[in-house]
Amino acid sequence: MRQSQLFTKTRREAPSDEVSKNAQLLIRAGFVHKEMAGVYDLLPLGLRTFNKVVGIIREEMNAIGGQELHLSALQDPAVWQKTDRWDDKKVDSWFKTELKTGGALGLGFTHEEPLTNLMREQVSSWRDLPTYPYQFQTKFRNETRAKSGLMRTREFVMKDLYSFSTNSTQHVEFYAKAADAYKKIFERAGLGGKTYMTFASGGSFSKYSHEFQTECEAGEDIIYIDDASKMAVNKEVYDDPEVYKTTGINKATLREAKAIEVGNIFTLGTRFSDALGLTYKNKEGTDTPVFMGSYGIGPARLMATVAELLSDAKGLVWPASVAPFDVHLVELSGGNEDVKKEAEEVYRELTAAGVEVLFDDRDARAGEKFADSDLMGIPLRVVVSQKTLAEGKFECVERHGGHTTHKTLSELITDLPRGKAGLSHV
RNA sequence: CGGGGCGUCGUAUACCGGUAGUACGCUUGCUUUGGGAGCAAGAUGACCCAGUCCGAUUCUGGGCGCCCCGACCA
Repeated sequence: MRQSQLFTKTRREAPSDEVSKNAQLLIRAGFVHKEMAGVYDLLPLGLRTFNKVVGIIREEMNAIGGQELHLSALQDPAVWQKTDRWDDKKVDSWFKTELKTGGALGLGFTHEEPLTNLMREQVSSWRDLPTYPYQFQTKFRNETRAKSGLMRTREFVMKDLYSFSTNSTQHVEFYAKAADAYKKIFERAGLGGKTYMTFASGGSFSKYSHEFQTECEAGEDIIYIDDASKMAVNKEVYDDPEVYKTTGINKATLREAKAIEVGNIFTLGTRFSDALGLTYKNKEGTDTPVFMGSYGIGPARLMATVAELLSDAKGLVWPASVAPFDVHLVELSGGNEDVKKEAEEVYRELTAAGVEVLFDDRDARAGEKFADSDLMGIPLRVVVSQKTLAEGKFECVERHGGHTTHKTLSELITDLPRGKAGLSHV
């Protein structure tokens, strides 16, 4: 991609109404646009990073047997009435609308109901279980207060996987696998070192659930971290003695921290299968309710968490795994035709080698190009200038840490991670 | 939903009961070219509706919107 044709330009200052660091940086660098409170658009750069995050999650979900599908956002009230979640007094975050022909419709804030309902057509025997459908799908939540930039929005894409198992034993086995997959996702996205599997309240479904909480000052949650086991306890269950009996965590050694909930996994049990009549015939021929779980991650929140945590005074710092491009090729020709030609050649060669390159071919001064490059946070900057032309090697600067080397084109191509390494660097 | 704050070119800000200035960005030209250049010439703005007033961007009321704190977050 040529930066001269890039959809967005960077800006020096963030809008005054935007206080959170994640939104300030993402807006300044041209990754997102704010549509209204709690509603953000993904612009080309932001969409690239978003898609990288989605790609990581998809790989890990597929690896544990997930099957991707896509359900509608439009929700039939009848199904929700069966689980008693249609009433605004029971669920206050509904966006509701109506059909021209009459009749109410909801915009989904989650998908347990329609999916469980749909599974009745797919599941009839113990042989059909377990099964793990998931999707990346838009959720609508009528939050009374959107806040913290992209952290809490009214419309967002969620990866939601639902597990359908024969019984609690089979469920627990998968639940552990899902937890491992989640750990891998956050490691690959660069948040591994600061993300803790956290014991939390199970809400209305079960006694406990697990959240994946990334330690961060900008977080909304308070957790208590056990550094030895890399586990944590959410404040909401901190005073429950049973938590410590179950987990073996020593309450006395915990340290308090603010954190962002980047993922959660729930045991749902038979609450939805009971209400909606999702059963299977077991080996004895008896109708048995399906045992369920749900597993959520918001890719945009994950992206915002990375922006919040892995940035510095100059701007964003993306891990290679989620960066919008692998290389930021910066041409400092100052109008010199030889340098321009050389930069074009490098752009061609890198692209041909499968490297994703943002090529700053703009007629701008060095200072502006470097400042923009720092702001956007692409992991590796490759500079082509009269200096590098004379040397026969290109200047390569790592965005994280600023380590600088000089390499020939072939050395450069050989050494590039090409977005696949995904090493955690927190 | 309770409390507080705020709405001025694309962005950030200033001033004012007599129709608005600056910086960045944008357009044109010349110079400049390794860390957000210089000069010159331009274009672009008062959230909406009422009221008071000779006159409202400014004051009053209402609406809408945005931010922050709290509550909520299945």
